[in-house]
Amino acid sequence: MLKDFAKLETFLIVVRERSFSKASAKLGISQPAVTQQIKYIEEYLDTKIIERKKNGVKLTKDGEKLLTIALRLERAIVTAEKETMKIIKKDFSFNIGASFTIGNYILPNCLGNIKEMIKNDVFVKIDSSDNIIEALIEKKIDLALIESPIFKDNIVYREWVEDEFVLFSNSPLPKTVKKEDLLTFSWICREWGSNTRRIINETLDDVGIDCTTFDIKGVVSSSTGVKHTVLKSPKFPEESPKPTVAILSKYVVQDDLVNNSLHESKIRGCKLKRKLYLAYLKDRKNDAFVDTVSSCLMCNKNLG
DNA sequence: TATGTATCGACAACGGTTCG
DNA sequence: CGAACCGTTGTCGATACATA
Repeated sequence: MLKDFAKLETFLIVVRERSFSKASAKLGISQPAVTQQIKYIEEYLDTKIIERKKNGVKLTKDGEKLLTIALRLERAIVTAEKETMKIIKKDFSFNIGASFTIGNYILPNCLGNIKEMIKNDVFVKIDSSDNIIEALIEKKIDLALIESPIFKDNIVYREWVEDEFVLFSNSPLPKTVKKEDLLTFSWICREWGSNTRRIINETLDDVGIDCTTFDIKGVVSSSTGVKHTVLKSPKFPEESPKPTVAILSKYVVQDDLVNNSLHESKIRGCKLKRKLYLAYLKDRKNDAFVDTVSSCLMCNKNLG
């Protein structure tokens, strides 16, 4: 069983995600498949390794023991993978397709790692999620990083990282604001039809906030454009009677929040979250480069 | 009672092996 | 070589079960 690391990898993801179904989304396989693999391990070891509990899963004593073994194996495999990549002398450039926010704000943090890992150049093509998936099907790119899965056969979608939208302004805001306060701001928005605008609208709608009643000062068709518009707007209270605000991915504004050129506020009782996805063609899941880059991205380090 | 989650069973796709 | 077979691994739909 140890020779077949796939099952132990599933076990590790279940432990990390504390859930069978979340693990299945991370792995890009169905939830019954995860159950089967864990069951296989339990039958093989003739012992229960995971307690299925109400709020997530918990390891048994034997499960803990298996975990330390699996972690040790995982580390060994990662270093072995690095070494085996050196054998492949193929000289080419690996093409990643990414949607705007990912390509501009998240990927730069891990590109170096990926290049180092596969010993080759990496090109990033930035476009809308739809066009990225199109390019993936046409084999113009090797891997896609997108904001929402556009379900197609022969493509594996894996939940990659969780993103959160944050409310921010170029003037200081209270730590938290109430829903009603949103009507007292001047807004800069993405255009209708953008993924960002859609998610924000839907989420706010769910908690009873109608975005169409906002005082919208500007509509800008890119995250970067929205951010810069807010940065350059008149400041509250000196230059404007209302603070100018926008909602964007935390990855877009994190640097500006740290250096205080922008200020964040939380909306009480409202979490604006979304999942970002990694996708590749099913028949390329055994490609050394697709496989290595995916695991490099999935291990989720250096995302800033 | 509605919802989320784990499990079961039937079945399909795929890869490897065997054999003519 | 290719047809037949077999094991593995996955999907889907149904169901059981616990929890809010």
